[in-house]
Amino acid sequence: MSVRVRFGPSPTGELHMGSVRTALFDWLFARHHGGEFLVRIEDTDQTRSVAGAEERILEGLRWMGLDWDEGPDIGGPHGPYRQSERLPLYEVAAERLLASGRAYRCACPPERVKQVREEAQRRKRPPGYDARCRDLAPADLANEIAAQDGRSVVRFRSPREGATVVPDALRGDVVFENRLLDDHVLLKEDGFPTYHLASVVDDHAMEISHVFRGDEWLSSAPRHLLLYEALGYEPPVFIHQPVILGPDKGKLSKRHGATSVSAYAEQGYLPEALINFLALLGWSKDDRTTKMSVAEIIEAFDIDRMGVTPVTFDQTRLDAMNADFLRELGPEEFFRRAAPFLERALPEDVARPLDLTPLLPLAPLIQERVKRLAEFAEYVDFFFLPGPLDYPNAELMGKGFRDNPAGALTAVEGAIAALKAVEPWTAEAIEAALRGLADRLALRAGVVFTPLRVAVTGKRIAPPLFETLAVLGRARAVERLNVAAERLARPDD
RNA sequence: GGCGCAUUCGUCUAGCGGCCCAGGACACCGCCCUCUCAAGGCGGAGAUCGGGGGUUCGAAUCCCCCAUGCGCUACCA
Repeated sequence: MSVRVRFGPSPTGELHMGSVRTALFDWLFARHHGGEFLVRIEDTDQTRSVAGAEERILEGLRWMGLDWDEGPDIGGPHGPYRQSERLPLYEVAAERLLASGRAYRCACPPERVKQVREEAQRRKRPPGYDARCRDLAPADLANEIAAQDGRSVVRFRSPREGATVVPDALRGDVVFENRLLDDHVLLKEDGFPTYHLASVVDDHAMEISHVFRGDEWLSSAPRHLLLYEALGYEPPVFIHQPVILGPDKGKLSKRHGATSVSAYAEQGYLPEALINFLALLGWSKDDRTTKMSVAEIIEAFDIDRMGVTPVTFDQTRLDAMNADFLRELGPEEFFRRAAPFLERALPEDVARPLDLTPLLPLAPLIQERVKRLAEFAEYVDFFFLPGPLDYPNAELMGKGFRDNPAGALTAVEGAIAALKAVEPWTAEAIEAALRGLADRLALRAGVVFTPLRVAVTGKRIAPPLFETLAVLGRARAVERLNVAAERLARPDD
């Protein structure tokens, strides 16, 4: 059997972490087996569809590198790939079920259904539709529908006895008592199908072999199996994935920070890191591998190594992985990816476009220090900022010269003199000169370097000092040190 | 309330009857290195496998019960 899997997002907003994890597993499975991965937009709820959401979701998938073989934008042999454009298919299926007696029309207005449900709940009875229209005589039903101005829905005639077995690839057979199933809606009043009807009809029509979905669907899986049976279709293999939880074990939500793929992209996470991280949320290669390339994951991926336990989204682990992948990039590649973040982070008055080439020697040093590309700007902004740097004077003294501006001044002035004589202007020569200065002052290198670092970069935490100075250039370095000297010489603050 | 799923270090997991007084990774702690911050090296702490019964010569692994968490119980997906 050829492998065909589908990702079926509803266009209601951003591409969420939980959804993209499902899409990733779909994609990995398809790629591993040389099958097809398709995207189908499940826009059957007119009230929830959001303009532009489809494009944002596709954009998220593209950014992740999850390419699809068939979809709403590129078409394919089983199109269209938007459920709202496939309405006739669902109608035909509903008519067939109506004709075979496996479904019936229902004239009960939503308000009545709601009342019935609430009443049942109050009496601690199983909630759900009471099947009032299920066995109405045709003439009576026609009257009821007429009384509702012709409005009606189509409901599935659920069996009242027996049990339905849902074969889940992860948990084995899960058995559901049929009498607990109510007669759910197949076709809504507006003519749109519910998820249940639409997904069964489409998965069959699109020849889907495996369905990966969140395990919130497990409870309704018997409805789907029953529909396949009623329609005479062969059901696909179902894989109900465990949910992704927030750190507090609750549903992952905005409360826990970013939840959309785009938000992670904007912070400077690498798609390959996110893929590695997400793949390990509910799947493992073996007992020790945690770092894998996308190709390696595809190679190793399969259902038999998927887990069933709900997983917690651990941001710290993602950060560690992202830092890992960031370090592996070549310096030019790192710069290329980081550049857009710099453009965004630097103030307006910095001239664009930015020229990063002078910073290249610093690349490896910064690479090993950032977890996200967005942090890049904090390390190199000193190079671009025009005019005097903005920092509190106390920073210039650091711990070594605490409350001792005179001491810090000695270091800064000594550095100015030493740097003016450095030749050639290289990190090595600068290091020799500054270490010599520390020796002459009989102070630890760290004590002497802190004022210099702050003077030159404006902050206490920065890339290594000598390389920083080398990149900045002698003139700008001395200029900034002079500014610092003036500040330290001033008696006030 | 009913039904369903789940339950191994803080987190992700390995484990599918003896190799486990439970292994790895992230996080954490300490030391080393060190111009700040990182990175790196070395070391450490951390789960009596949710609890209780069984089955077995032997159980984290099989069975039962309980507890807890989550999901479903929509003309939402």
